[in-house]
Amino acid sequence: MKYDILNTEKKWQDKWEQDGIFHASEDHSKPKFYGLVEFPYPSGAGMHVGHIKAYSGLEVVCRKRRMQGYNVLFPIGFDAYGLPTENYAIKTGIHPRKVTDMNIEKFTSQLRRVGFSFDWTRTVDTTQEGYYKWTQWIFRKMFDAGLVFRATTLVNYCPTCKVVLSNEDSQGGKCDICHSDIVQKSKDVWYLRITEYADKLLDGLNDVDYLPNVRLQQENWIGRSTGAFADFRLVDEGGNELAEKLRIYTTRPDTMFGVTFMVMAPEHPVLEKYADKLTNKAELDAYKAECAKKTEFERTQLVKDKTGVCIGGIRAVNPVTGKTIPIYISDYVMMGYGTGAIMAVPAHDERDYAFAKKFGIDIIEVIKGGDISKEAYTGDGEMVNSGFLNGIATKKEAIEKMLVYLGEKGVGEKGIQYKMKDWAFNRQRYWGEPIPIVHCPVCGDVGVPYEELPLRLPAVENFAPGEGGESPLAKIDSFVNCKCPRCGGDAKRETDTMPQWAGSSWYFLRYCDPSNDNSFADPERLKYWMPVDWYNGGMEHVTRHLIYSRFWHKFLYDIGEVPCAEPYAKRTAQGLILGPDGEKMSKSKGNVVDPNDVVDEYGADVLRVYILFMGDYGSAAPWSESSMRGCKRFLERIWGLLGIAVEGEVTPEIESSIHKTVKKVSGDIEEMKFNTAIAAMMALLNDIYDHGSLTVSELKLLVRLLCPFAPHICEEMWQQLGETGYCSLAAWPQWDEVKTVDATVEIAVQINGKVRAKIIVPSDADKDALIAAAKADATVAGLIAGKTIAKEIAVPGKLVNIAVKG
RNA sequence: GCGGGCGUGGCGGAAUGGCAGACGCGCUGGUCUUAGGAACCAGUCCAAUCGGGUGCAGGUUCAAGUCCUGUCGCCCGCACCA
Repeated sequence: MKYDILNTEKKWQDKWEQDGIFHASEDHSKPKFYGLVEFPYPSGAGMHVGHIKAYSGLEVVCRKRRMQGYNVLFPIGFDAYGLPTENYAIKTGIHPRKVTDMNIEKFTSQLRRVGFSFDWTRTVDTTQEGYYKWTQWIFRKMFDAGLVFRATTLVNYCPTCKVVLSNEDSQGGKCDICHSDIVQKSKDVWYLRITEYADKLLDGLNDVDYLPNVRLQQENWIGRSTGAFADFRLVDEGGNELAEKLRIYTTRPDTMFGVTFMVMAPEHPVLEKYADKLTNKAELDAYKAECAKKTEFERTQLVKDKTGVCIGGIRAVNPVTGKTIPIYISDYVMMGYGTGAIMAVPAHDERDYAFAKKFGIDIIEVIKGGDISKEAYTGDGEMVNSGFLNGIATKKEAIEKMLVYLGEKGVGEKGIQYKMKDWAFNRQRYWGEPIPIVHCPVCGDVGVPYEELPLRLPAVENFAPGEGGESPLAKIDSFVNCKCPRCGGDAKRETDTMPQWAGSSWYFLRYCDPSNDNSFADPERLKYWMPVDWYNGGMEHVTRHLIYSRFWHKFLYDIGEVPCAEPYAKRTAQGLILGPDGEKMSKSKGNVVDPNDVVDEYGADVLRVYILFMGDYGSAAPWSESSMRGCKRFLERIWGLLGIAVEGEVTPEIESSIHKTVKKVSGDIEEMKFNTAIAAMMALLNDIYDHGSLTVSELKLLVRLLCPFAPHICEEMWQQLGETGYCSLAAWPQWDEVKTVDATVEIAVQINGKVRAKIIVPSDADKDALIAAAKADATVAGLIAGKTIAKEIAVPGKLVNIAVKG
């Protein structure tokens, strides 16, 4: 009897959905398990096999959990606001709402064909009013809490998309969406004060189980460094002290006696403040103008000679030596980190060294150990030329002493800095959540009242942003003009929308209670389901989505809206699927594999098994259609077991093989080692065919073991074997530890590390017994005869090694 | 430059410090077929007598793909972060 893939798969998918067997309920009699995968952005291109891989890992885990008796929540939804949809709408004239609905429909049908056990009753779509009402609500709460602020600053601006981008969205100086070069532009920008949560985001990592490289990337992104702030007095040409001091940040206060000059960013406000004192203002302005032309990318990315201009008319005083030193402006110092000014210690900092060499500035060694005539020395060593620090041997101690000194003199203190910057939160775009703020000429920025949410996205004819980069919403007078919620006077609405990351910052909470209209989710339900027990997604979201959503969640925790401090107890990541050519899949390379094509030809089960079998789940692996045929054979051979299964007594060999496999597969799923789990089942299958038969009860066990991977064929076989319920809900097979241990085991006997013989011994043989058995072997006896035994090592269950001399 | 990871057959990849190459693909030979790009059976690291093999060179150990040092190559993240 041949297995009819396509009809069978459709049949079971329909039955699962009709009976709602994957619908989660708040059943307090069972332990809960919340498995979360990153919901997709429904692009017009449809899904590719990479999406399937991203969901297949937790799909197996969740299916196993259900069979283990857990109450499982495994939801899916759509992160549907975003630029590609809007750009498509601009190009085609089709409204983004319609485009989004079409794409969601396409994604849904693709996902259903793979047979994922999602709870389709809890689907969320971030662009629905019932959803973005609460996105706006959380934003308003942040506004009330003072975490939202407006500032005019230099921002990353994409001239193609005509939007302001966060640092996260413009990594490498390229727009994350269209890959154009980013330019710096002065703009009025809304920020979320994520830096306020830097410590909490960092410290919270101690309480969760994230993949080590995920954790490390988050730590690096937040980038906490401890050091010191110090104030340097400023003096003018005549030696008169100025009112303002120059504040710097340093991680090396121990080297302060080696400071021979200072550098500030070209945009530093001190230059404006004391413009009248400057003797070379024209030269400074020219340099400043030159820097403004460069993008942040050029300033930071290009390896180049240090440039700069010495400030004429103002000098600084080293607070520990009392010496007067020059100040430079240079673009190697950024306004956006620390205080925008540094103390330069050329002897012990590579950048300062390069600058000093170029400008002929003194280099004073304060730490012994290097050769400062050749290069900067950044290592540890004994302090010299450093007054009260002389003779101290370690950096740590010297820093502590200096901090005490700075404190006593009132010229500095310990300080902490972060690389992470506040989150630029507005986009001049149509297809996003309107920012619920009103600008009142009298009251200033006022939040839209909670009872007026959602602030609906109005219908628009033309979605293109204005030439000046203003939002399409700015053209709709009926939207813009409004009354101030506070004073009732004429006011104007904010016309920018939120960035794409807004909706995905809290979706995992909405899944707990997706249709609630009175709150973003019922507190009791949140208490039951949260935190997410296991979250899997791509490495590319580790520094953005994962940080942002933790930030939103922590804020909600602080205002008492969610029951736990961290949203995700565990985070893992899948590797990419590369094209058959070994390159990253992309439309332009034409190497994208469409899951629909694979399902048409091989069926969903083969697709699922192959994707999990192709390699380590966390690593990238190229697609290979011929390798997939092996998985097809595997499932066909599984199906063939129906023909050889008989009622009767189990044979010990096969029984033992099955128990070992159950143990192996159960453990491998927990470690996401799906490839070796499938390999173990393949090996078991080979054993069974070699043996020639198995019992019906053994086959039922095997079918349950395979069910999370290939559920359709397993349901069909389950039914063929006379079962009336769902295999998907049957009990996860148990193994008997005793039966995983063979009565005898083959042991390798090594002489001086080389295998010379194999012996069969009882599995529980101890070391002495092993050595005795080894020596009793004829080959071994011959090889050690007449030689001195230097050492005998026996590892039960593994091997014996006899080291001989002579 | 800094941080992290990786390097194993023709290919994807397995190996708590304990018999390297599980499992799959591909390939070779065979069976059955009008046919085979189907199915099944046998074989498949090199050399085949000792042996030699996990990028390269050392080291630790009774024992190293695994640990340590150096080196080469590749991948990812951050990038003048003071």
